Amino acid sequence: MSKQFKPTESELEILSILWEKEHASVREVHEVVQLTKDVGYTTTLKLMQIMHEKGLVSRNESSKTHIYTPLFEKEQAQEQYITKMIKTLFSGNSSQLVLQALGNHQSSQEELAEIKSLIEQIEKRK
Amino acid sequence: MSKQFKPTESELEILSILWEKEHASVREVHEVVQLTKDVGYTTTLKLMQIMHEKGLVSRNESSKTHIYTPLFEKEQAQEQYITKMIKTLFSGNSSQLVLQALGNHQSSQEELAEIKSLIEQIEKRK
DNA sequence: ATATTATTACGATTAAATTCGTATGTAATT
DNA sequence: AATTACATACGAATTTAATCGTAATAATAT
Repeated sequence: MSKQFKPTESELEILSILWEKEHASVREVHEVVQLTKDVGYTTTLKLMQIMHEKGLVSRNESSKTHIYTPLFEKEQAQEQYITKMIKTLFSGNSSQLVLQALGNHQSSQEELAEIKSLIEQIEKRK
Repeated sequence: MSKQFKPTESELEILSILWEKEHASVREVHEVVQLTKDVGYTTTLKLMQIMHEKGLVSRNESSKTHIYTPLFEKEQAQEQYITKMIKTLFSGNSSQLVLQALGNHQSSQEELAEIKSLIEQIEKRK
């Protein structure tokens, strides 16, 4: 199993921005952060420095403006959080999570078809 | 929209125990907490007292041993966390969450059938 | 009645996370 | 060359969360 990582709330927010952009400077991240939170630039800077110390991100220091890159796959975070959520909020029942996500959140025709096809594949395998 | 609530990690753990049991004393909750964490009884007590102050739970004080009851529906918490997860970890794409949950977590034949039937219902509605 | 046990109340401490100010350096502009 | 703008480093303060010890009180057992 791959190493666990447990970013804090703020760290996860920054990571999600980095996943989106692949890599980014503090300034770029901060601009996105500011859309939802009212914090100073040095706060974002400090957080990203701490994330670097913790090994959550790498950074390229070749130019004055450092460029940060996430060191964990988004997929790993997704899996970790899904697992935890199923456990603590769905009493271990993953299909309940699926039903609720499908019921309350829009998906396109194509996406629905894709999900159906995955289900049929799983059913065949049994 | 119903009021947001943002329990901490430990509070969510306690809430999930209360949802399971409907209502419970500190002792009962603590016994479950102890299965996974090694903390003292008064820690659990204090947490539940704080949750009471915050309005996360109500308590019946008619007997010496107080009985705590969650004041938020499990469903509300589920929905809130799903929404947040889709946003921060799945770039707003709910079907990705569904695919991943289905792919990595077991479901029974019946559950799969139920999911398929929900999808077909949604498709018909379009 | 006394001792033991279980419970709450609550202050205090510790730990973790977040925030920010200031210093310093480098690049760009005037 | 001087000024302005922008970047990092870093210590420190603040805030929030978690933990626990001790005292007080009530119930139960001896």
